Amino acid sequence: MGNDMVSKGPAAKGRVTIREVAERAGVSVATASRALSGNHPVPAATRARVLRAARDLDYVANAHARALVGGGRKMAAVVVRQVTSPFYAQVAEGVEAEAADRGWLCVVGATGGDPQREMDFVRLMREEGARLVILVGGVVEDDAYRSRVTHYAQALDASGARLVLCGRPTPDPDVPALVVEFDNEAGARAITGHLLSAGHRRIVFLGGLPGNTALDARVAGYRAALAEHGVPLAGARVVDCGLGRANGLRAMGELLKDTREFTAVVAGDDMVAAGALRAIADAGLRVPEDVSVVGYNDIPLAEDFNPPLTTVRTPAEELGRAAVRIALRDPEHAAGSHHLLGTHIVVRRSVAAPPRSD
Amino acid sequence: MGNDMVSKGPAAKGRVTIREVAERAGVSVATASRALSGNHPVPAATRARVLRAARDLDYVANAHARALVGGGRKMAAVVVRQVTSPFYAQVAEGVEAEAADRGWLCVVGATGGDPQREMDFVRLMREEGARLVILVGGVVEDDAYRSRVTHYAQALDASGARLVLCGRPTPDPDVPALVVEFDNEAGARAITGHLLSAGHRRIVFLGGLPGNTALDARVAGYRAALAEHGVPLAGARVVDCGLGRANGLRAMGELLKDTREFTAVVAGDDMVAAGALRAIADAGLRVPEDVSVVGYNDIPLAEDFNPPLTTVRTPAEELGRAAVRIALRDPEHAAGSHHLLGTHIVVRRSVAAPPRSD
DNA sequence: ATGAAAGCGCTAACAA
DNA sequence: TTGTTAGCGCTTTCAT
Repeated sequence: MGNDMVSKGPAAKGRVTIREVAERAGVSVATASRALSGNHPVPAATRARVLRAARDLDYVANAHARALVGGGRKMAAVVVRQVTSPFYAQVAEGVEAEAADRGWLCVVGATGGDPQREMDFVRLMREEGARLVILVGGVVEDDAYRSRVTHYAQALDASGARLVLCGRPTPDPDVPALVVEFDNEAGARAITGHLLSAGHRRIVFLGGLPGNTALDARVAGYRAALAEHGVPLAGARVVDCGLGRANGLRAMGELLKDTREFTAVVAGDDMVAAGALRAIADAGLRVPEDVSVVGYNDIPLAEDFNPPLTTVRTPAEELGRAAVRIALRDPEHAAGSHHLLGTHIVVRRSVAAPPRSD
Repeated sequence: MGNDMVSKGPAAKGRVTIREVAERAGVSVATASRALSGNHPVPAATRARVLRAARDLDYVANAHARALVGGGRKMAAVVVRQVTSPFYAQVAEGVEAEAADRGWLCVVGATGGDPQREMDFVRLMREEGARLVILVGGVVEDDAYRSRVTHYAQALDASGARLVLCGRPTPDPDVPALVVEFDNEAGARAITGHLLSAGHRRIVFLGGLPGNTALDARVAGYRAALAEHGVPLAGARVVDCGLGRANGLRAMGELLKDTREFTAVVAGDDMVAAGALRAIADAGLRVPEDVSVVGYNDIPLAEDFNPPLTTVRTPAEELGRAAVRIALRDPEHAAGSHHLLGTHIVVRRSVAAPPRSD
C-alpha cells in the first residue's frame, strides 16, 4: 500500500485502543488518558510522546467507553416530520448550528408523521443518552398525544435530559417540558389584515386541519382579523384540506369549480399556497389580478413562485437555535416555560385590490 | 403527581439500570439481560416478570454499555454541505429512510462547505463508532481533498466501517471507498440537446465552478452536445459563478447588461436557475419567449417557478437509498466499486424556440 | 434454568 | 509525576 513507515500498525481489525497508544508511548493507560484529555498535569515531554503515538496510530477515543464512565455525552436530537420540508429543514439547520457551536453532536430523526415512529425515535434517543430532545411541528392534540408527550417528558427528566416542544403544545403546564413557538394567531391575523386592507372582504382560508394546534391558531387569527374589520362571521370560510402542495392544488381546484365567492385566499402554509397558485393558473385566472393569495412561513423559494408570494415570515432557523439556547440556559428555570417568537409579513406580488366587477 | 403506584420508582437521578430491573424481578442481572434481549432460552414465567419490571420502571438499555460490549452499533452518518438545500435534503432523506428500514440510526452532519468541519465530523463519527459514513456533494478535487478522503477511507476501513462517496470522486480506485453518483455529463448533454433541438445555437452555461467535479462534468456534457450539433467550440460560453440562487441572480444580471449574445441558458442547478429567472424578469425579458432557461436536479419546487422549469431530474432520494443499500450489500465486493445512476429530462415551460429576430 | 464473574475502553480516585 | 485499582452498564462464558 506504499506505507511501510508504521511497521506495527493498528491491530488487524477493530479500533486502536488507548492501551496500544500507551504501550507505544511507554506509559500506563492512565498517563495516556491524562495526556490525551489534556486537563491534567502531565509533563510536556510525556505528553508529546503520547500525542505522537496517538497520531501515528491514528487513534480516536471510543465515545461509548467515554460516555459510559463520564456519564453521557453532549448530544441533542431534533425530531421532524420530514427533512425535505423546507420549513422543517430550516429548523433542523438552526438546531444543528447552535448545537455545533457548543460542540454538541446533533441527530435528526424523521417520523413521517407517524406517532409510533416518534415514540421509537424518542426511546432510541433515551438509549443513546441524548441530553436534549426537540420535537418540532404542529400536531393534533388528542389524548394519545398528551399521554405520550407526558411520558417523554417524565422519562427524559428522570434521567436529567430536557424536552422541548417546538410549535406544539405541552400537555400540561406542570410536565417538565419547555415550549418555543411562533405566535401563529398573530401572524395569521396580520396577513389576513393585509388582505382586508387591500379591500378584500370575501377571503377563504385554505388548509385547515381541525385539531392541529398550529393550524387552529392560524384559523383563529384569520377569524379575528375578519371580525376586527367588521366582516360578519358568516363571511369566514375555511376549507380543511390539510397542508402540503398536493392538498392545496386539489382543494383549490375544487373550490374553483363552484361559484367563486371569494377574491383572496389565505393558505395554511407556503406549500399549499404553491398548490393553490398552480390551480388558479390552471383555471385560467391570474394572481393577483383575479385573486390574491398569501402564504405562511416564507420558505426560501417563496419569492420564486409565480407570482412571488406575499407571506408571513417565521424565522425557522432562529426557532431551532432558540430551542437549544433556551433549553441549555438556566437549567432549572427553563422547564415549564413558554416562549413565543414573533413573525412579520413580507410583501411581494401576490396581493392586489379585488377585481372591480366584484 | 398523581402516580403513587410505583412506590419505589427509579433512583432519584440518573437512569434506571438493568440491575434495578433484576432486583425488582427477583433475578440476577444475567437473567434479566437474557430475558430482555430475547434471544436466549428463558422460561416464559421468568421473562414475563422481568419484562414487567422493566416496564414498571420504564427501563431503557444504555446504548453505550451495549455498544461497548457488543462491538459498536448500527449507525450511519450522512454528511452534506447544508440541510436546507433541497437536493441535499432529499439525499439525506433517502439515507435516513433506508437506514430506518433496517433499524439503523442515522446521523446527519452539515459542514457548510468547510473541509475542517468535514474532518471534525468524520472524526466524531469514528469516535461514535459509525459503521457507514456517506459524504455527499461535488467538491474541488485538489491534493488536500485527495489526502483527507484517503485518510477517511483507510481509518474507517481499519475499524471495519465503510465510506461512500456520493457525487464526488474517489482519490484512487484502490482506496476502500465506494462511489455512487449521477451521470452528470449525460444529463447535461441531454438537456443541452433539448435546447439545441428547439433551435437554439447560442447557449450559455451559467454556474461553472472550475475544479468541482460535478460541475466540470456538466460543462463537459454541455460542450459535447454543442459539438454533436455542429456548433463551433467558440460558441460555447460558460460563466463560472458557482452555485446558489444568489450567484445565479448576480451573474445573470451582469450578463444581461452586455450585448445579449445568447438565446438560452443552461443553469448549473435549479437554484441558480431560480436566480437567473428572477434576473431575466427584472431585466424586462420573458422566459421562454425571449430567452429559454433550463435547470438541473428538479428540486421539489421547480415546477412552481415562473415559468415552471424544464430541468434534469436526478432522483436524489434514490441516490441516498442506493448509497446505503450498496454499501451494506455484499460487504467485500462493494469497496472500490463505482455506480452511476441515470437521469432524465422533465419538460415544463421554460423552453421555447429562440426569438425570430435572432 | 440461573447465577457468578470476567471484561468491553475508558476515566478517576487513590497510592506511591 | 506516574502507576494501580476500581468501576461505569451491559453481555457472555462458565459453572452450578
